[in-house]
Amino acid sequence: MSIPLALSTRQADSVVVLDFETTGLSPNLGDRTIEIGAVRLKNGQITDKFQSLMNPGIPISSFIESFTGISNEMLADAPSCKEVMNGFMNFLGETDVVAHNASFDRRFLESEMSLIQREYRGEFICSMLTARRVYQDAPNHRLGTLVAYKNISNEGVFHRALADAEMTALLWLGMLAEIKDEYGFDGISVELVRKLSRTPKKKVDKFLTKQSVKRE
DNA sequence: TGCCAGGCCCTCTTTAGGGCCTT
Repeated sequence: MSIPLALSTRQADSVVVLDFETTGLSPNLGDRTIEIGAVRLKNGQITDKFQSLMNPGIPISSFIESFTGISNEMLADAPSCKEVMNGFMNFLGETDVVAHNASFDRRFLESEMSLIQREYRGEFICSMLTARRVYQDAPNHRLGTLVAYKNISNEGVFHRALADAEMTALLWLGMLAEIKDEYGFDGISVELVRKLSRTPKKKVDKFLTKQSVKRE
């Protein structure tokens, strides 16, 4: 008999929630990271944070300056991507990562890792794919919309890495709590959420009900 | 020369196209 997904060891409420600000959308086109923000969750509590600007060695566009509020002047005095990313990898270890539209942050993490000859061995989990299933009635699934939709506390700062990571962490914990309450899980594993985030929307209820029963 | 992300997901689908998300 297989181990129920909900009970496997890596728990979804003990992860690092990550957000990057970058020079653009694609590391394959030369874009780099300019800020990292991360929140460590342990058993559903925020226990640590990591934040730093980083100098990508290339100027950022006026669009990105306006979009993030991060200026070329601010980055001129920032430590290098290499220095910051080495520090972050020491912070992260092999802990699983949650990010909003995780494929984006994963691409940038992998790109920056390759530049410093380091490797990340954990899993990426996407809060956006999860929200599309848990909050199917939301107007859309942008981070800012979901924060307003669920009345998540915030300081009105968006598109800065730590602020976005903190809001994503609260959104994440809120989704886990709603799943637990509605389906009677004691805990929710990373594996269960990863399967949920690939489940067709119309089958979400059936999937969670089945996993909940399996747990008994 | 001109263009250039990429993965997911829905539908007027699967021999495809386009919107959503991230900066």
